[in-house]
Amino acid sequence: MNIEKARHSLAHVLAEAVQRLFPDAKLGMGPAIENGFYYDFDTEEKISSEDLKKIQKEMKKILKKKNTEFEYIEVSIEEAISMFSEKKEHLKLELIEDLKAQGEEKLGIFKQGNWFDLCRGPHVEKMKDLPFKGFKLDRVAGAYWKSDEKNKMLTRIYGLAFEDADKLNDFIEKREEARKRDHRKLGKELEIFAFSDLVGKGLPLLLPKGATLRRVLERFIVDEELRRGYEHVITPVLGKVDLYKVSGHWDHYKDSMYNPIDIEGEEFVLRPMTCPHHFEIYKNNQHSYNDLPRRFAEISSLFRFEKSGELSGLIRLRNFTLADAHIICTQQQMKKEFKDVLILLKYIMDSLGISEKVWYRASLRDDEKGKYVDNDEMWEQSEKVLLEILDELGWKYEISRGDAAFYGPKLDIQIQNVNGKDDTIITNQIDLFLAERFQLEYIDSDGEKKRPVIIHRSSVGCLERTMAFLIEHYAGALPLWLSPVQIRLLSIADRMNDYVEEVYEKLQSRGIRVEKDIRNEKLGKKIREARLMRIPYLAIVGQTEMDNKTLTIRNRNTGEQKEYSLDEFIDRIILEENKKSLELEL
RNA sequence: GCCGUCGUAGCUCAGUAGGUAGAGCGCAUCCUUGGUAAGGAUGAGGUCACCGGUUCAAUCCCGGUCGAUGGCUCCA
Repeated sequence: MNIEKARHSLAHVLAEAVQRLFPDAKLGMGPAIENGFYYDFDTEEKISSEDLKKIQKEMKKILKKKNTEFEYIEVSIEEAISMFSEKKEHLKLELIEDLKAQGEEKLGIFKQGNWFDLCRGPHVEKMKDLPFKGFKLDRVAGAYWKSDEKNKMLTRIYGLAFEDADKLNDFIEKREEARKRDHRKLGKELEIFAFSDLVGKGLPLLLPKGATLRRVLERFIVDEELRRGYEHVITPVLGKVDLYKVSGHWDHYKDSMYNPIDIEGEEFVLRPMTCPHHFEIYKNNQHSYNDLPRRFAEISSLFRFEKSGELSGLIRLRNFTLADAHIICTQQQMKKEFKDVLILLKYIMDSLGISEKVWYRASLRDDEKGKYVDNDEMWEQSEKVLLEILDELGWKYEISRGDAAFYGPKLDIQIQNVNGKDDTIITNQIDLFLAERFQLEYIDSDGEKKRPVIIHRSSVGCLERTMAFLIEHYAGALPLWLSPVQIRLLSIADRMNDYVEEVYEKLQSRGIRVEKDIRNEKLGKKIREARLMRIPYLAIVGQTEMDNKTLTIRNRNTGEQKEYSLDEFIDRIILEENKKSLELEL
C-alpha cells in the first residue's frame, strides 16, 4: 500500500463525509501529512470533537462502497470555475484563481462517485484500497486559511492513518508513552517547577529542585565560558526605549516586546535581548585591535511577549533566562570565533548527553520585506560566511529560509520535544549590522577606526527550555551531575537516626546534594518513593551499616547494591560528578 | 490571540439524567521499629476555577471571565 496516496485519499473521503453531515461546510485544503491527513472546512455550524465519531461512521459508509473509483479528469479553468461555483465552494474558487494567475490552463479534478474535489492527486484506485481499520479521526483544530493569521479561521479535522489497525494502535500507544515523559507532567511530579495564576501565565516558579537544576547548568556554563576567554557581565532587565530604537528592535521586534513603562516621564521597556546592553559595555571604553575579540557573556533574564496560546510549560515562556553572549571581533577573527562557538556547543551537547538527538539548521532570510534589515550586501556576505564555516567543520545541516534574525543569519541547534514538534534549543547569529547602528569601533593597526563584527550566541540556550528537554530526554532520570538530588539516605529504624544525621552532614559539607528519609516507614515504601523521584543513588542505613560505618548503595538504573565505606563512597561520588558521567558508575 | 477540549481536596481521579459531594495517595495523631516498589487505625481537609443568568433549588443547564491543553499563527 502506498500510504501517502491512502492518506491523501482518506482526506477526500473525510471531506465528502463532512459535507454530507454539514451541508454548509465549504472545502479548504486537505493534504496527506506525517502519520495521517487533514482537511480544512469553512463552516457556520460548529464542528466539535463530539462530532468526530459521527463523521468517522459516515466515512466508513463511503469506504464500504468498495468499488467506487478515484477518477481523475482534467478540465479547463472555465469548467473548473463553473463546477465549483455551482457548489458555492468559494475557497476552491480562490485557489483556481491563484492557479490561473500562476499560468495554469488545465486543472485536475478527482471524482469519487458524485463527489469531486480540485486536486492534482495522486490517489489510490478504489475505496477498497484504503485501510478500513487503519485510520481514526484524531482531533478538531482551528487553522487559518492559507496559513495567514489575517485570514479567516477554518475548522481543521486531523486524522491518523496507517497501513492497518496494528500500526495505527502502535502509533497511538507510542504517542501516549511519549507523553509520559512530558516535562510538564514530570516537572510537577519531580517538584521542578510550578505556575501560579496569581503570578501570571508564562512566568514559571522554579521550586527548590528546579532551582538546583538551573544552578547546576548555570555554574557549569559560567565556569566553562570563563575557561574559554569569555568575560561575564551583569546588566539590568530594563532599558530605555531609545536603546531599542538604536538597535532596531523597536522597528523589527516591537510585537514581541511589552508596553513601555513610564518612569518620571522617560519610557523604559523590559528587555527581550541583551545585545544592546552588551554593546554599551563595549562602548564604555576605547578598543585597540589588540584587545579583540571581547566576549561578553551573561546569564540574562529576558521578557518576550508570547500570545497566550503559544505558551507551553518551560518551553515557551514570557520570562526566561538565556545563557547569552556577544563576541565583538574583527572581520578576520570572525570565522575562528564562530567555529570556537560551535566547538563549545558540541562540548555542551556531549556533556548533557544530547548530541545524538540534535541537528543543525542554517536559518537564512527569505524575501519577505520589512522582516529584515535592508542591506543586501551585508546579508549575502554573512550568509556566505555562515555556510562556509559549517562546510569547513563538515557538520551536517539543513537550510531554512525565513528563520533568520532581523539583523543576520542564524545557526540553530534543533531538538524534538515529546509531542514530536521541533524547537530551537540554541541559536547563534552572525551580525554585520548592529555594530554600525551602535557606532561600535576599534582602532586598527593602521591607526584607523574600524567597525567590528558581532557574533550573538547562546551556549546552554535558555536554561528553562534546556531543563525541559533534559527532563524529557532522560524521562526525569538525570545523570548524577545534573540530578537535583543525588543521594537519599534511607533509615531502617529510629535507632539509626544519629548515624544518618552524621552521614547527611558529612555529604552535605562535601557539596553532595543529599536528602534523608528518617520517617517511621518501612524500607520498601521509602525505596518506592525515592525511585519515583528518580534519585540516582539510594543509601540504605541499617544496623549493619551503622556498625561498620558503611552505606549500602542502590543504583537507580540497575537496582544493584554495593556496600561502601563512607569515605570511599564520597570520593567516588565526587569523581563521578566531576567527570559529568552520563552513566551511574557505582 | 484564534478554533477545539478541559477545570471537583495538596496530587491523581470518580460522581450527581438539577436536591450544596466521594476514593486512593499525601497531611495530622496513635500503634508498629519493620532490610529492598505502598504495615495498620483514627482524624482533619472542598464556595465542585471565578462572575452573572435560568430555576423552589445550580458543582451539573445557559452566558461571560480566568487558567490549562491539542492545533493555527508566532517563536529561545
